Formats: sequence, structure tokens, C-alpha cells
Amino acid sequence: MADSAKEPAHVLVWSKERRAPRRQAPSVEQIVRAAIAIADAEGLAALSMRRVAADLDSGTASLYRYVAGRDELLDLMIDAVEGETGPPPLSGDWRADLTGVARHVRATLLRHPWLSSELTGRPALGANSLRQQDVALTAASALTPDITLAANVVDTVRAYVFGAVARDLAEEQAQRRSGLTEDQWRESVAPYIREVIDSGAYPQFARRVAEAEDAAPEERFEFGLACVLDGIAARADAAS
Amino acid sequence: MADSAKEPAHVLVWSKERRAPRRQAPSVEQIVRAAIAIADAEGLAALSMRRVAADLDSGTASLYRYVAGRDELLDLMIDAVEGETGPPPLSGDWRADLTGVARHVRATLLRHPWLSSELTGRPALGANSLRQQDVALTAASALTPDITLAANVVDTVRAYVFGAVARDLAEEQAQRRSGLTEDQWRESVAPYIREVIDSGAYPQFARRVAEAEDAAPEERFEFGLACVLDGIAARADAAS
DNA sequence: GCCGTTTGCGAACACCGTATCCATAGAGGA
DNA sequence: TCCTCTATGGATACGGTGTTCGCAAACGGC
Repeated sequence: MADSAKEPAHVLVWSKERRAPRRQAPSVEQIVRAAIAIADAEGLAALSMRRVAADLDSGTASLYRYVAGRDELLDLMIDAVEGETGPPPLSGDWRADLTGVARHVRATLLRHPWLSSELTGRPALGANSLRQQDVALTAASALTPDITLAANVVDTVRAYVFGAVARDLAEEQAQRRSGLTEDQWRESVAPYIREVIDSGAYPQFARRVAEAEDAAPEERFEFGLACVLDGIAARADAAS
Repeated sequence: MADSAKEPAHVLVWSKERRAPRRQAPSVEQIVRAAIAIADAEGLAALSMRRVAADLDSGTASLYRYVAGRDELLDLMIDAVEGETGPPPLSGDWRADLTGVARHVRATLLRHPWLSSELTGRPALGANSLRQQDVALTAASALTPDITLAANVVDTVRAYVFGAVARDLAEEQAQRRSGLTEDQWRESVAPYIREVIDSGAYPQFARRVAEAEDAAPEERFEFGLACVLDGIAARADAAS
């Protein structure tokens, strides 16, 4: 429309008006869905405009009628996956609710391994992302009426969750990129790790590898989450 | 032969174009340094093999004599920046030391805005990265002799730091990508935020935007870090 | 049935990472 | 001094990428 043409060049992607397809055109949702399917199955590297178009049996250039470019497509993908599962129900118990929110965010990030990579360096301001944040703020409001404190609490929990998942995903991603099986990859890394340990320059790291029992990812996640929530509880008590 | 065939026939032998003189070899460190400089100044998107070669006055293909490919170059860049500042000195006070480590990691991530993006989906196993981890483990060992617990503690702190920095960097990165100034970007986002708030569908988020005082990034970081460390202290006490 | 608009998309452009291949510089032997 | 041999720099090419342009075909309102 002439209206949107007159708007500043940087109308935010999530509030842009999308035109409806005349015929059996791809439509934004179909494009986003196809792109997510590709990224889930084959990784972000396999996600190209041509590939999406091919999966939709459409011409590459046609996609640009519905999506401004790859970058915008990525933004839309992020918001789409954040909306695919409704936010967890709240009980009013702040700790249980924030735990639920944290697990929910973690599950989403794990379901789409490309998501955390894409989320670094890209603020999530889509409707679904904001819904998640709103729910988290509601949960934290049961702890304190102070919205500033609640916001800090939510940000802290989300930061931890994101970092923890990114750490867990890193190895998996590297392995996937190498194209090796999990065992092959482990074997290819082992000699290097042994060399590092044998150098004697990293005594604590060596001790960790040799002696520490490595728990399942969920357990490590829950440990850290419990720490964070403990700390929040202590701080909220002190403030009130 | 092929040369003279391409040249016009009248060009005499002594005026024929001679091969460019050999230049000095780039060496791995120079390549990595140049790549980091580009990524720091212009972002990861501007980092291409051709660009690095151009900055070094060398041919693109020459880089491959020293580096296996772009992927390996990125791994080397990560380890290089993790080694550019020595790890913070330790005092033996676990809380002070872990705080120092956390601030150190944060400073490194902020100094190189591309680092966090690259670190998601890439385990850091370089010598310098391992040194950082070893120091962190040493700090945590003052809290507990249990290496498993110490490892969990370090992982938790690192996860929080990473997530917190990624969150802070996201907006900056998006703005940089848009090519607008900070003010322009803020102005382009404002109408959308207002629209979202006016919709009434996100009451807590609206309250946050309207009422919460947004602290400086450092303060938010320190708040969350304090929570995490409080929780760790509580948990370590309970375990012993 | 016509006409202005919307839509699909082939082709082209400017890049990208990387492999191949060859001329040459420099070292070492004669 | 010359020659040979090898390691190295880099031009070139290949198969991708995101994106733009311009045109033909389809559609909706008249």
C-alpha cells in the first residue's frame, strides 16, 4: 500500500501488515513453517531462500513478496517457535511458576537447536516472545509487587536458562557440523583432551575430567536453576 | 604463452606485465589478528576470507596454507580473544574470586560483540579457554573440595554470565545490523512498543515499561550475579 | 471485456567459501 | 655459478548464497 510505503523504512517486522495471498500463494505462515522444518532437520546452514522455495514448489524470488529477506524470515521463525507451545499455567507459587517458565523456555530452545544461536544478537520482540515475558513477570509478581525487582528476577532466570542451554547445545552443534556420529566425534576429541591433561598445565580441569561425575544435562540444569531461585528468594526476603 | 596470447601483439617483451612480486607470508597469528580486527570493527557479517586477505595484502587462496577454512579461523579467533587478557588473580575467597571471573568473562564478551554469537554452537576447547575454566575451578575449589560440586558451580556462573551478556548485546547487535544510529533505532521501535502496550494483552510487560526503572547494564548484571552466588552459598552450606 | 493492479518468478548481479593448478622464489647441492 | 627441487603465493574457476529487476500472467472492479 501507499501507506506502508510512506512509513519509515524500518517498520518493525512483527507489526508490518502482511498482504493476503490471492491464489494458492505460499503465504507467510507457510514460508515460516517450511523454514523452521528445514532448520530443525538440517541446521541453519541448510536454510537458504532457494531451499525454502524449493520445498514450497515456488520460485525463489516469490518469497520476497511475503518476506523482506532472510533476516526478517529469521525473526519470524523465532516468534513462531516461541508461540508453538502455550505458556505454562501459573499456580501463584512464584518459585514453582518460575521453575515452570524456565523449563518451558529450555524445552523450546532444545526443540529447535538453531534457536539459541539465532537469539544471540537479536532481541525477541514478537508477540509470542512478549507473551512469554509477560507470563514470567506475572509469576514473579507473586514474589514481589515491586515491578523493577520482578523484572530483574525474570531477566536473571532467563539469562541463566539461555546460557545453560547454549552450553549444552554447543557440543551437539559442533558434532553435527563435523558430520560425525557421536562416538566418532568423542573419539576425535579424546586424544586432544588427553594431551591437554597430560601437559599438567590445567590441574583443576584434569581433576574435573578424571574425577567429577558428569550428571545428565537436566540435573545440571536443575542444580543451577535451584541456585538461582535460592538466591532470588534470599534477596527478596532481604528487600522486604 | 597464454600470457602473450592474451596481450595485444604489439606489446614488447620488456614491457610485458610481470608477475606481482612475492609478498611476505601472513602467518597464522597475523591472519587471526586481522580477522578479529574486522569482526570487532564491522561485525561478523563483514568477515570474509577475501576481506581478511585484502587487509593483509595477500591473495585469498594463500590463507588456506595457514588455516583450514573459515570455520577453523573462527575457532582460532575465539581462543585468541580468550587469551588476550590474563585470568584475574585469585584471593582464596571463593565469592570474590568467582565474581572476578564472572566480570572478566563478561568484559571479554562485551569487548568482542561477535564472540557470544560465535560461542553458541561451538564448544571452546582452546588452550586459553581451558585456562579460564581452570582458574574458575580453582576459585570454586575454595568453596568445596568436591570437584563435582565445584564444576556445577562454575558451569552455573558461566551460564548466567553468558546469558546475561547475550541479552545485553542483542539490542546493540540488532541496531548495528539496521545501520541506524541509536536514537533512530529507538524511535523506530517506540511506536511498535506503544502499540503492543495499548493492546492491553501484555499487562505486566506494560507495567514494566511504564513503571520499572531500568538500571544500567552493569547493575542488572551484578544483581543477577549476586543472586546466583547467594544461591550457591546456600547450597554449599547445606551440602557440608 | 477491459484495465490497472497484484502476483509469480527467470535471469542476472555481487558476493561468498573453497579446490585446483601453475609460476615462481628460495634453498641446497654440484 | 648454475641447476634442480620444493614450498609457497595466488589467479582462476566452481558451485553456492541473498537479493533485485523487469516482465508476463492472473486477478478484481468496472
